[in-house]
Amino acid sequence: MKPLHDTGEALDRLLEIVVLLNADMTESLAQQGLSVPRAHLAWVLHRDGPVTQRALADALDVTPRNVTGLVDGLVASGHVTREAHPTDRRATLVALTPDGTAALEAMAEGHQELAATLFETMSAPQLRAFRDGLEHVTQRLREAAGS
Amino acid sequence: MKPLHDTGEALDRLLEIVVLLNADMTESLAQQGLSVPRAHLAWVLHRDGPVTQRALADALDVTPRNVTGLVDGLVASGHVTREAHPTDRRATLVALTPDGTAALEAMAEGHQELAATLFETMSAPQLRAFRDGLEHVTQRLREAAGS
DNA sequence: TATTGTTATACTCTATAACTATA
DNA sequence: TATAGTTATAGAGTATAACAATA
Repeated sequence: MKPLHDTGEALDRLLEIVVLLNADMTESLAQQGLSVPRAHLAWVLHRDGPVTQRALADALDVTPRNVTGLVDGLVASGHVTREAHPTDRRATLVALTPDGTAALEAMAEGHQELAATLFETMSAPQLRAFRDGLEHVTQRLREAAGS
Repeated sequence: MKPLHDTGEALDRLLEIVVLLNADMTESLAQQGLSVPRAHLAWVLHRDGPVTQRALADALDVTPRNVTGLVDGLVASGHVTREAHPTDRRATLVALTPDGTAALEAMAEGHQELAATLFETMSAPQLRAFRDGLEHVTQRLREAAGS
């Protein structure tokens, strides 16, 4: 049985990382003219290719109305376009523009740089242990969310 | 030199934890009738005792206007009160109500339970290694933020 | 009838700027 | 003159509900 103190301290450190990581991401995305929710949407497009707004609403777990707003913003900033669905005239397909794709690639590069910044100076065994810890925590959080 | 793959995977896991932790906190705070920003403000009051809105704006790193809105909400929900400042008639002191204090104590308890849920099943050495990793990452993030 | 996306409305969090009361 | 907090205004992100067009 480990002291409660130790688990509390670990959680506090983890929460501080949440704050710092959020700030880092927000600032880095701003350089691509993206907010976190818009970047999330764009990232789904990058992963899945052009999809309907309905599919985006499901993927992002937000309402269709919310997707309308996010896509409006991304159209205005030139990151995506709305296109006619080839077979379903109710639906619209949202697709990345070349600028949007470029922003996503810059995001991916920044992601890789951040990973290097955070973990490059860890020894291989330390990184392995840390990654195991992360997996452990993820499991517990998933279980807690399910219940 | 470790493979880039490994650092990228560690970052991805960390980001997933950020998302899960955010969802968990948001839901748990909602049970106390609190949002994340309002809980943050209330937590400062719990730590520092009654303070002016100006001090809250500095502590939360938001504008005074924003504090007005957050305090309005917390007054409406019964978590805090506005009181006259004893010497400076421009200023108002924001203080936790008994209900607010109770909510904060429930928060602290939930925090401790979460820490137990996440780390109780880790071996002591594993927890130590993980905590070292968290500290390492925090350092790197702080340096990145400073630059 | 069911589904897609919109308009209408509203709430929270955030910001800047102008203003009031007080120091 | 400077400071504390407000009103005025704006924009992003979120939600529900009602509705139009289409399946």
